[in-house]
Amino acid sequence: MPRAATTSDAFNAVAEPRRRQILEFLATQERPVSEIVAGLGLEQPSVSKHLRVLRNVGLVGVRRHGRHRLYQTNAEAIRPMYEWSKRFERLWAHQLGRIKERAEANSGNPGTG
Amino acid sequence: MPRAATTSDAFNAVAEPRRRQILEFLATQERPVSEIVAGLGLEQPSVSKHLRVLRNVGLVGVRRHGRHRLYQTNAEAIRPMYEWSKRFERLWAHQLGRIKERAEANSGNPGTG
DNA sequence: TTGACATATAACCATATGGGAATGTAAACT
DNA sequence: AGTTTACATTCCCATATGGTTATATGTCAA
Repeated sequence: MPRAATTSDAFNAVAEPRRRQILEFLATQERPVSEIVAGLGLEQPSVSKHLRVLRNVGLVGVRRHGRHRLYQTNAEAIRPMYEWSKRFERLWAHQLGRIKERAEANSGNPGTG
Repeated sequence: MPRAATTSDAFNAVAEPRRRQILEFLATQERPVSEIVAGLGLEQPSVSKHLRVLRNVGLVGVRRHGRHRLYQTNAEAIRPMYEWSKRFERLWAHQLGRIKERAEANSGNPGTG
């Protein structure tokens, strides 16, 4: 069974590097698809598909303007990721170094079983 | 072409719900695989595979203890996600409502092209 | 209407995933 | 050495990607 549909989960949607780029690109300004295509150097259908995914999980909003569709990031939808990762915040100060040292110590011999 | 390998990107590794569960489970305490299996109700091979992915991207560390392998979340590796999502923080206060209203207004007629 | 423009969908394909069953392997115990 | 314990890895498979190309849909201009 593959991973749960990217269409239904913000974490999953954001896992795609291009989608993160798109979200950044649309963060502070709404833009038509053509600008995303030009700005990020992607194919138009590809951008449309990514936008569809982002729209499905509410990460972007759309608005029509003549022949254009203006997309913009919906920052609010990113918040759950922020909250989730924030839960670990207090730990990385404490753990800093410990695990890293281990990783280095083990890097040559993680063994197999 | 499918998504970039989950093995090389923390965002991608975390996209899997079980892996997030595992990270939460191992956040404050190191534990052997068997406890993860019991605690989360997953199959052992499945857990081992998830742990492998998490280890590859540095999201967990391992330590041997007799026959056991003690895993623990490396919170530091979650930090990039935190930082990334944090960049949108100032926006969600401002945008709150705007996009949401649009989404509702458009919900019935996003049109097709 | 016809035509151009902007974007969305569909169709096709190579590939990465995660689950489950079976099996391999290191460490501890006797 | 042989057995058990605790994991890791392999194999097989159904399925979800994402890219690319072709095509459909919707909107504006004449």
